[in-house]
Amino acid sequence: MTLAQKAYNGLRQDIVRGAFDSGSPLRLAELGERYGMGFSPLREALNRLQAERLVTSESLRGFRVAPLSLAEFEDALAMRLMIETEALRAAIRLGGDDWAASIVSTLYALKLQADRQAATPDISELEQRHHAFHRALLAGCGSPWMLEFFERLYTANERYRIPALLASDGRGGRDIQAEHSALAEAVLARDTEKALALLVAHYQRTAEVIRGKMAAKEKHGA
Amino acid sequence: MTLAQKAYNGLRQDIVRGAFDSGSPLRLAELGERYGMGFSPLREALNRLQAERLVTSESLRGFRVAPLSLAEFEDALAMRLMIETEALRAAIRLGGDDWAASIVSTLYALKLQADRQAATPDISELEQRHHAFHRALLAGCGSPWMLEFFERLYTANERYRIPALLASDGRGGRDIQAEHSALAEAVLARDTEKALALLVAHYQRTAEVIRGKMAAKEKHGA
DNA sequence: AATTCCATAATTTTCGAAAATTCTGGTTGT
DNA sequence: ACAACCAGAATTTTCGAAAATTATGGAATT
Repeated sequence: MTLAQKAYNGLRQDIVRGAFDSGSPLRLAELGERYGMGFSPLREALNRLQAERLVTSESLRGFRVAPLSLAEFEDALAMRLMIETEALRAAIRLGGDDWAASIVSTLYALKLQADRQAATPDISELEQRHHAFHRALLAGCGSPWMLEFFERLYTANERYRIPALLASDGRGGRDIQAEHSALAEAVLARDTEKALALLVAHYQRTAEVIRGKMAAKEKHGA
Repeated sequence: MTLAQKAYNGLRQDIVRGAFDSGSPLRLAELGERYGMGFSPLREALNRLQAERLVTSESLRGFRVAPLSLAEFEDALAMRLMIETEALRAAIRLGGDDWAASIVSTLYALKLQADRQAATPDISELEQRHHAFHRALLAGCGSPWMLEFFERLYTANERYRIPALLASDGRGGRDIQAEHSALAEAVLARDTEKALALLVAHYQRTAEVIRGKMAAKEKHGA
């Protein structure tokens, strides 16, 4: 793996996890120190992240972490529901055995990690498997562009969800694994309407938690 | 403007206009010659274009022009219809006077350029104004993510449309300006259903031309 | 006190060369 | 004939320094 790829992965993860403050400048000297490399690979990574809307840049003034806002969260959520309901509908219609099997396997892997979370709170591994499960649900839709947009919106959402997750002590009375299982079951049974309803409910519930966190933070910050 | 920005603009335009063969390697030495700059700004531009799916890259094997295919064209078209009908519906519902005024002005500017096309066939200026008009139609939708996806899909489509446009001598019995005018009129009258129907028809007609060109080329290439 | 100006510092951007890796064509060995 | 191997060439990737630009803080001016 090249240094530019390491820089991309590291920066991406650190931005999504909230390691940098939203809107803060990303100075090359600091990043070079942090990731142990020169400017070239860092600038390449930053340019990619800029195209993905995770960082902003202004000519000759360098790069900044893209700002977070409640408005953007709501926008990304609405687009997610639009894209993902359409993708899930198509996947249920078109998906073959490989698609169905990968839903089963990613759900199982997610459950394994979720069960061991209490002991070893490895947020990174849990998050990867969560992403993989949701990707698997939609992968059968047959549209590369739809999946591309799913990835973008999933990442955009992660920036709001992960900090809320880390800040919350418990899981707020939710059995998220049960939600995932029910969703997978409906999808595998090709019950389109039920699956869509469960997907929307799943996201709306998470959104409610995040809205609460953001309202609390805005009051605190102001 | 920095060299990296010039490189980005130049590469983007050259790729969209078909100046490079689809799938062909983009060697840094050649690009440095072509655009008159060193490797650094070129690599930054290429990384951005990679994130936008206009170029592909493989570790230590450099960059290539992203391949074209009929399947990708159809996928991008379907997504465009989905995103743009939703965006236009929202814009008609939410758009204010500024939005409406910019539709009028971009349509007028497009018409001026279209009228002088016969004399000075400046495809670049015409294309810019065409893009600006379609952007103006949707700009009132209030969703940055929807507009972001519009831009991506517009560009993806351009790679198929521009070569077809350049290859065709006439405009194939279509009065494209009339289509634009009718579309703008319906939008400004806030006649949602009529506007959506005209938008879809506009794209489907263009798609038909492009499908013809691609079928001809595939037969020729095979 | 407020503003403009300037020198200095900090930072981004770009280059040119070095390092690392892949590609190519010919040679050797079977 | 054919595959494996190797040296040399071509190419990508990275670094370190130079060039260009912006930011900072204090002195001079109104």
